[in-house]
Amino acid sequence: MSKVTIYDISKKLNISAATVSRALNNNPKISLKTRELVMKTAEEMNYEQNTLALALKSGKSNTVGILVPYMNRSFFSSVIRGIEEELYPHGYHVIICQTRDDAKSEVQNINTLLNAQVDGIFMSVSKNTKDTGHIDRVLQKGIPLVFFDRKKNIPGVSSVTIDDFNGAYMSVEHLIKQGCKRIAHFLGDINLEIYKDRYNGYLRAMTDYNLPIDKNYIIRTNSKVESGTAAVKKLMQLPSPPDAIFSSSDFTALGAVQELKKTGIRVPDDICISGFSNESFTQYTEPTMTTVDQTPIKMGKMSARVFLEQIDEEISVTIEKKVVLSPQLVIRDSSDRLKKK
Amino acid sequence: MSKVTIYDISKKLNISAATVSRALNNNPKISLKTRELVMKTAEEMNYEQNTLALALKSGKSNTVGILVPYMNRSFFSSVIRGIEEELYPHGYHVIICQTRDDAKSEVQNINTLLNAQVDGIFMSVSKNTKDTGHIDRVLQKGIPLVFFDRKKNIPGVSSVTIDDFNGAYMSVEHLIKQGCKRIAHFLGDINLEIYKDRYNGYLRAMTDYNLPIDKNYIIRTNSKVESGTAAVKKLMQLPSPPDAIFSSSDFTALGAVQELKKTGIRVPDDICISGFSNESFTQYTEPTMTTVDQTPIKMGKMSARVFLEQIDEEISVTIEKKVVLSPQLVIRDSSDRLKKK
DNA sequence: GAAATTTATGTAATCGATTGCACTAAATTA
DNA sequence: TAATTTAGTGCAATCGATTACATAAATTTC
Repeated sequence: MSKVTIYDISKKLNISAATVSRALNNNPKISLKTRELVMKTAEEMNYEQNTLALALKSGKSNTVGILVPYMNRSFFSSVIRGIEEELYPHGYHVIICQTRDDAKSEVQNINTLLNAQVDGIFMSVSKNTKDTGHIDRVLQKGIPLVFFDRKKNIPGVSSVTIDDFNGAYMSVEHLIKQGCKRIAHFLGDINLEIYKDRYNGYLRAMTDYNLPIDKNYIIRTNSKVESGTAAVKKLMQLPSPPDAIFSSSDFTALGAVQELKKTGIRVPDDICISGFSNESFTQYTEPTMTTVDQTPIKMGKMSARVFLEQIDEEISVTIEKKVVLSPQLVIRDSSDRLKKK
Repeated sequence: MSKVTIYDISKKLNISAATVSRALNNNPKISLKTRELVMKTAEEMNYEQNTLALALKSGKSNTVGILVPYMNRSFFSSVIRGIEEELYPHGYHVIICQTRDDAKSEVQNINTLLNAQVDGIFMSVSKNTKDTGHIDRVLQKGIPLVFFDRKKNIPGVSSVTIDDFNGAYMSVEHLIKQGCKRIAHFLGDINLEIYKDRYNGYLRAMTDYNLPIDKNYIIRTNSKVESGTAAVKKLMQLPSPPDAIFSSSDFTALGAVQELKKTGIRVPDDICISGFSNESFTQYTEPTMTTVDQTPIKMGKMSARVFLEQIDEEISVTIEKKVVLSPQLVIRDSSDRLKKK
């Protein structure tokens, strides 16, 4: 039950602990005979390296922290999986924290991670994060930080995102090709770049296709289902309601669909709807929902790689990498008029 | 950037590091004057305790591991939240691992956690876990282990579960009260107790209400959507198809509903359906789905408390606590015939 | 006022692994 | 053969905090 240490091995073999340590680490200075003997004995005695001691000595905890708004969103949980998969072979494990989109909780969680002496932090900032004091503290300590999806523009900090502008553009273009002309947009929190970009993609697609942009068609939402319900109610009261909605979130898109069905408006026949994120429920809804896949696993893997490259640079050159992945439009029934016919 | 240690403080104040340590830990042996001085200086110098050193010295990492099949299921993510909330004030942080219901991955993850020297492990075993060698290793090391939801019966190991039998019973009883008589059951993997219990609850309710049990109505499923689709196809080919399905999983229930809708069979008018777990998508489906809530947050909090009690017992008495929580039936449209009329 | 307590602090070992430096013995070179 | 190199190993410090034990100073007791 009590732990076997290198001292136990050294005593048993009548050699020094230093030799044992070196043998276990395949130090070439140690003779093959000794090395093999040590290895064998360690095996026999069920020796396991004490990671805490190693961590203290090396100053590396071999742990990274991941900060997400909600870990039970398929997007975020997939990113996490990507990070884990990429980092696992390098001996890292992962502490996951949820902010529940609350700036205070974000600060608190960053403190927890710093306190746990993580070797790096991956984060997707929460919606209402304005102050960046906690982020500055991370940087001051020289701890590698990688933003994914939701980033802040901070010099020297790398990020992995998708091309939200293009994702939005493709989505709106698709709606236009379905014959839609009065396309509304559910705008997310513009404190976050991703929503600004999606908004801009929407605007560009509209102007590129010479469609008028009606201010009344642009509704602020907060990526909750109810918010989509409320938004669509507003839209439907307009003298000329839209014939499509490009939502910046799957959740609000869902709320819209639910409300429309309740009032007897048919999707996609009367109005086309598309969401964003490819949440897993989008394939279960009635109708199934068109959305934009953000390639989360790839995003996670890329983030991990950026991190690994960063710690490889012995000299802490503040290299700043901005990786932008391409999103994938996933066309489903909620917008697919052509297939239906 | 370089860390401030107690030695830095001791040098600055010309006192020993021991005194600094004691002062910071509010040791009453230290005079008030010194204590306050140390506190103030530590504050000024931005001292932060090195948790790795503390961990090495104390042998406690203040980290616990949580092992779940899928962290993006609302049930599991809520349990995790419950555990975190309860443990956070005690200074613990949490490492979350996913097994993706794979026994091999479970073993690997347990190794990772042991290697990270966690102070305790919370786990919900994966479906196909037969061998318990990895669990035994945890126990041999004297690391507190708490099963939640999906447990193995191992002497000396505590668990927090819900009364699955009763949850099933309530569900089936509810279906019977809707006027259903030919009630089918989607059986989960009977390697897991929870599914056995749900099955038994189903059987008991049927016999209590003098309803015949038709073997053809009991279908093995694997809690995937497609599995539900396949199962309901089988059922509908029977000479006398069922008028209700009690599914041991929300996912299979969803698959059933989707397939039924496709073939024009109305839910709940022609057939009532109920699931299990209160996954968040169940409130979004069409119709909304009746299910059983497993009070996951409470389950997480209870698990955490069991763990805390366990480590409080200085003497490692192998106290074994079996906490069983009461599930809640959530009645929604997929089974609610009476409301509809 | 000497002895016995109490209070406050310091010394040094400890947790387990790593590693620069020193050292011995063997091997190579001149 | 003497001098030099090289291979293999040990010594001891280090990472940062804790704590049993020792000790010095202050206080109380009789």
